[in-house]
Amino acid sequence: MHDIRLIREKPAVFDIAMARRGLEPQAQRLIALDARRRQAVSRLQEAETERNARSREIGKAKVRGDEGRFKALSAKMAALKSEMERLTEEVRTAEEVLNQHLAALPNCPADDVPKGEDENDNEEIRCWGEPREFDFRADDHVAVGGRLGLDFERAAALSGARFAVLQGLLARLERALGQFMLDLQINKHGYREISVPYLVRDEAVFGTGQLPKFADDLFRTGDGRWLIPTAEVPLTNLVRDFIHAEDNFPVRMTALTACFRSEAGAAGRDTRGLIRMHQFQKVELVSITTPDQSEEELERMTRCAEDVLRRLELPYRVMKLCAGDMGFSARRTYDLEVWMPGQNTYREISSCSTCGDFQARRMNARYRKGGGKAIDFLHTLNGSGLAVGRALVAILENHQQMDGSVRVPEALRPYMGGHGVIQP
RNA sequence: GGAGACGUGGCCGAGUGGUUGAAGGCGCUCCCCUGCUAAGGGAGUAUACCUCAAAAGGGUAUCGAGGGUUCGAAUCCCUUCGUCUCCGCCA
Repeated sequence: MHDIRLIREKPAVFDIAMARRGLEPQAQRLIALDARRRQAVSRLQEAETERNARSREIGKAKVRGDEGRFKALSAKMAALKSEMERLTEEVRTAEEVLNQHLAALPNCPADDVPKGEDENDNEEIRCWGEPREFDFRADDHVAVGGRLGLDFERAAALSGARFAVLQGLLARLERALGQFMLDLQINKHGYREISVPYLVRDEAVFGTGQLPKFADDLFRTGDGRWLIPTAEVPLTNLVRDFIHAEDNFPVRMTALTACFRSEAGAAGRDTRGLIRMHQFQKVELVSITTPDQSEEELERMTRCAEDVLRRLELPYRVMKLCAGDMGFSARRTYDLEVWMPGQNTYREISSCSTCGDFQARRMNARYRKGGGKAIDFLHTLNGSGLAVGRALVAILENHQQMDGSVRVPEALRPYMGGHGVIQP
């Protein structure tokens, strides 16, 4: 959510930011809506002041037992009252319209975010590991996994497209990955483990920015709740509607959860394999910081996500997303892309973003500076550390062997009951 | 699912129609006093919005949320969310 006062003060800056997002200039319209709102509020408050004064007089007359004066004064209130009703309605609609407009606009990109429209304009920041040279024909994960217990047909019979069933050591590998990642973030990187609800209400999803614009991407329950598309939603909303003490921060939280996405806009994309599922596991990282900490925290968080790939011996690169490719709430985003031999390309496996105060405003999550009087909005960051399903894909493809088996990276073996290889 | 109770400031807790943003207590901050500690005295201690070039100042709203009754609502009515108790069911 944007601060209308900032827009009022620096409309040109705001419109430049929106232009980088590929949007038309917005400031003029928003300022006009705000002016209308403020005028209505002022008028209403004047009317309320008058009402309060008159009510007091009426009260005095009543107490004195001055029936005549009481009736005369009461009669005069009728006009004021209907005027107030009109003004109240005007304020309500003015606020609603302004908020609707504000809530639908994406966050402003940070200054250093590259210009660009899509992934082709993203900027490579660094690269780790060498894509492996295979001395046999490398399969993609569907073929490799198919021999090890990955079954899309059974899943389709149960649930439809974009679901998978994992069996045997493959199921265990998924569990091992989740446990390994979670333990790493908790024990080595100082994140606090949190267990969260998978079903959340409107306000939570609005807070992180999926609502109102992206309702189509989410699953909704019969009783009006939403299945979380990422643990970012419950984790971030943990600090909502509260004024926190400054010395709490940074707060670092992590959770291993299932994530549910309708993939409404992805018809026909990534239909093969595990890349794009309606349901997948993910270890999420969320940091809540004061405004001065968030820049550094994003670098730190990205490193925490990268560490998972290094320990899993998976080559990857770090991309700084261009303005057009960033998510709605993000101010700056680093994507981690892991090398996928089966597709001969890098694929996104983590996305680490700082949202600045954008989500905090929507959630009304604030802190008190240094125990003093000043209050400000917090900053929120989120990142995957990592997506378990895609990590599984990367393992199958990168660590496959000529005989159809898959080597289990050293770091994962304690979680695999000592299995070093998954055999067909 | 059935029956009932309750939601007041950081916390506890008064308050059933008229200067109540809200008594009292605790906590916290500052000051005074005390050799230290303990005790004591005094002052202060919500948020948002509007107005103002800004500060000062002024105004409005907020007693879970939304709506209604009323000249006037923390107080009455309705809806909703949440909490608790009992019964039923259940991993």
